[in-house]
Amino acid sequence: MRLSKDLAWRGLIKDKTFTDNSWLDEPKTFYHGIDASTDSMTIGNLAAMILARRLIDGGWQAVLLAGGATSLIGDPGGKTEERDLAPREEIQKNIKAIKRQINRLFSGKEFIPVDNYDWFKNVRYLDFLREVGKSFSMTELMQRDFVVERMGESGSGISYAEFSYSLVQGYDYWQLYKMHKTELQIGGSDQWGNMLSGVSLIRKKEGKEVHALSMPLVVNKTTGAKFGKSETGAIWLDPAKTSPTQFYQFWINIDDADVEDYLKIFTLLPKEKIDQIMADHKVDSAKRNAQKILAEEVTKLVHGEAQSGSATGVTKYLTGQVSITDATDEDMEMIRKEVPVVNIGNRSGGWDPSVVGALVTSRLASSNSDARRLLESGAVYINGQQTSKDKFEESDFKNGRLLLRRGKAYKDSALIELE
RNA sequence: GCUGGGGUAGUGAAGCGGUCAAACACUGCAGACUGUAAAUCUGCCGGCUUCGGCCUUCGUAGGUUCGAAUCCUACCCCCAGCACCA
Repeated sequence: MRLSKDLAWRGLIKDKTFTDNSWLDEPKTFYHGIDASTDSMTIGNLAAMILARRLIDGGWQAVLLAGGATSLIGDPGGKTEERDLAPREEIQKNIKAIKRQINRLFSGKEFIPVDNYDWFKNVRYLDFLREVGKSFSMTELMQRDFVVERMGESGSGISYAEFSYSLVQGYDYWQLYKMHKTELQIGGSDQWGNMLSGVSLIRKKEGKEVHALSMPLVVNKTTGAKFGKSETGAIWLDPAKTSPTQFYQFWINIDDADVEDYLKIFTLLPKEKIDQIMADHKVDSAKRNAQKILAEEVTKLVHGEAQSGSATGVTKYLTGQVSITDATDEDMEMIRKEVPVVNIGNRSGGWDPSVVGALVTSRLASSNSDARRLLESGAVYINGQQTSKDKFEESDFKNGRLLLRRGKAYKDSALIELE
């Protein structure tokens, strides 16, 4: 299928400045900017990254921008409050980490990494105002949604710095156009206004028509919540923050209403394959086959073949399909890497039988109180068996180990061991 | 700079001297039912607890009071309007 048709079918095209989608079928250079205010991307960033990957696969040249300069200001898009400014050193660190993640996500693919701090650090304020500021109409800026929302009686206010964000991003596009001949910028629909800033700036400065493409924000169909938005439940791409197994489990838990959309957005599977998966899924959705394929594909994409394999492998133990008693040393190695491991003492005696303690140290519970509440509500499982007892017994351990779980979903499991 | 309004738990938002760890809504977590789904219903949602209670929170720092999220003082921050405006 042609790239333009494929993207449209996947629902990845929301707004665009070109009239005919077939413009996409002739490969050029595009750019996508990533925020660097944290040290890892989350699945919220993933949709756009995979779109970038699709363009690359379609022959496009990619320029990926880690926003060293823009993160110093803070993107007001989608935020209702002024952001706290992160210190510069921290942002430098974040950029390094994010670059590593991009590399992993695009392993084997060519792309040009850039950091807008590289050009902004030398930009002088007066020059910027003359070169860029002159090209922006205040009237137009004032009408931007994020500005309107923040001003007025019910608004929380907006600083000049955040207000200028749009110009900064526009300037990025212009620089990249000059340096790398980028003719397309992609991003989430919340970036639409900022992307247009660049398009019109380049039109004014260079007399060239470049383009922007926004993809719809991924939302949960039933709750309407923005995908990957919650702070506590953030799913990170960094395996140190969210292990591949937890990552895999997240995708396994996707509801039926969303699974088709996510297959389209987050996997590289072709249309025929996805149609087939969904047809099968409708016959017997209780098997959760679509979810399984989704989980496997996305985990593979983000963490690689090997990690995905161990995530599915570990899942077998977590679900009890294979008892941990029978786990080989090799598998135990794998399990230890993928789920939190808590050592509570040694077998011969002197071990701590507190279930509450184990829940807390494994971080399945956020505090002792939380752990007690979970126990009371029957949310705790030992080796797959629901329990309310607050002390482990000798017999709970098989070969000195047991699986502790919070809730029904297997992603919140931990391995409890005795020496 | 002036005038007015405001800063309360993850978010929105009540409370305006004691009955406030703080209504309510949303988010979140868990249970039941299911399919590791959705919907629905139920419980929880600052920390610690020998489950009797104890401790720390209502922008910050002081003060008044037997007692303060609630009153006073100073400071910081936000919003609106006015003034100023190269």
